[in-house]
Amino acid sequence: MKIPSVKGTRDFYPDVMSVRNFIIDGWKGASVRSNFVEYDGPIFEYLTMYQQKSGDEIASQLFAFTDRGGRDLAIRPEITPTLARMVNQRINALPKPIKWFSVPRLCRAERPQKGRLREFFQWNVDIIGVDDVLADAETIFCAVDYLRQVGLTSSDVAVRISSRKMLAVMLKTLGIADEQLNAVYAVLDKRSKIPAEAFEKILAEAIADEVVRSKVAELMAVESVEQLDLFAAGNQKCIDALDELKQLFSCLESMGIADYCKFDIGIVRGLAYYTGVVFEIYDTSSSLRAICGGGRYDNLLADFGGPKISATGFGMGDCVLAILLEEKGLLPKASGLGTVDCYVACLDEELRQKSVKIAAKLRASGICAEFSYKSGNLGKQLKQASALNAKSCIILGQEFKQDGKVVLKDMAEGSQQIIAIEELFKQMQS
RNA sequence: GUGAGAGUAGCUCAGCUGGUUAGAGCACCGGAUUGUGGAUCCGGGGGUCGGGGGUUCGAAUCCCCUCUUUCACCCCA
Repeated sequence: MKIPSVKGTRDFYPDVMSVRNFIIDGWKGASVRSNFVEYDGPIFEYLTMYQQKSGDEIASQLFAFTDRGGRDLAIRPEITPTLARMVNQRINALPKPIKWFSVPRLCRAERPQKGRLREFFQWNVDIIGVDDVLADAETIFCAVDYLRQVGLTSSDVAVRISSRKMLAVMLKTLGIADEQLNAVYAVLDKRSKIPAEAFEKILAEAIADEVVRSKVAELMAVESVEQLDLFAAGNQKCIDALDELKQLFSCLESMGIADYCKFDIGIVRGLAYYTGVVFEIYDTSSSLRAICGGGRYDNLLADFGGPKISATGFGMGDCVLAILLEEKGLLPKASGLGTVDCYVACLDEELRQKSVKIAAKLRASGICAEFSYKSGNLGKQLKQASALNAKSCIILGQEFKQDGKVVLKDMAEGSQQIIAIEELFKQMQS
């Protein structure tokens, strides 16, 4: 019976696997450059860990199961709760700031579509214990540093940044009540994603008062931090919140990534736990969903039973990123081949064990060596060496039987020399 | 969860309004070629036409169900 692969999953054949590794190696490299250290947690956790943060709605998008001891568990749909749990458990022992990253494999039971699968990898970078926009800036830097390193320029991608704190203060100043905030956020988050008329309609549903509504609409039309000064005028809370945002942009400037970053008051982010800076990274040309999203979440550790410690970070998934890199031609050619330094061919059956022995000896000294499973027909073996993209080829024939010499062939040049095998080992080791 | 399109060899696809044994290119394997590779030529293996049911003398083709996939909506931690 043929068993198909499961909906929304991918098979990583060697050529595809090399792309996955390319992406993940890049992520890890960028993390390490900014001195983040790697952690990981279990692939499943208690179901309630995800429910308490995100509500029951989210539970339907989880892969949940009950184990034999009756525990309700779920495969992790994100790693932030695990991070919060791990950090809380050792909060007193961990030196601050905590700068951690991870590349977890995550599962969400959503309907697959472009840039979204049921199983994927997500780069997570977080700084815990720093209540300063410099930390927000550093996580953004880390993301941009990766994107830049992989070849995406500021005309390919843009970081759109806003602040929940600033937005909250401004909205309250304009007459929005505390308990209305989350509903208004949800509407504002849609602003750039739906047509203007549709936006006005749902905004009208969320804010009944026409005067307040027009002021909010005016606020949302703001295109720069400077324009916000008008709204903040005279209100100290607003001025403070704005200062923080200005400070953030000044950090980004110092970090040399200002050209990638722009203020966008429409960036709100779906869920409630963000408390300060929020940002999303988009590709500027096509209309893919966000490549990356993150922000400050100062209450999360406390929500998970720990002390109140500030935190900020982001997640970047592999699916949208891979589509973008593919579109831009920034993925390496996927061959699915290894990197053979030396292919050992032999011309007659008596020499086969010798060829295996030589290959094994090369391998033992750190050289990637391959041998032929068949003796004879040299043309065929060279063909195989070519197909494997071997850099060089050792040929065992008469001269080896007579006085221990082999032909060493450079596969790119086509040139070859006769050399004593012992001499060859010496050369290869140096 | 809702809606729409698609599914023929490992991949990209052809296959007319239903009609013999379902084809091509690429890939793979073998041979030409038992001491010189990437080329060329020749040959070969591979398919219950996604699966199940129905209509029909006859189904890859028409109908229904289901699975997968693509795209959009919901959601997006």
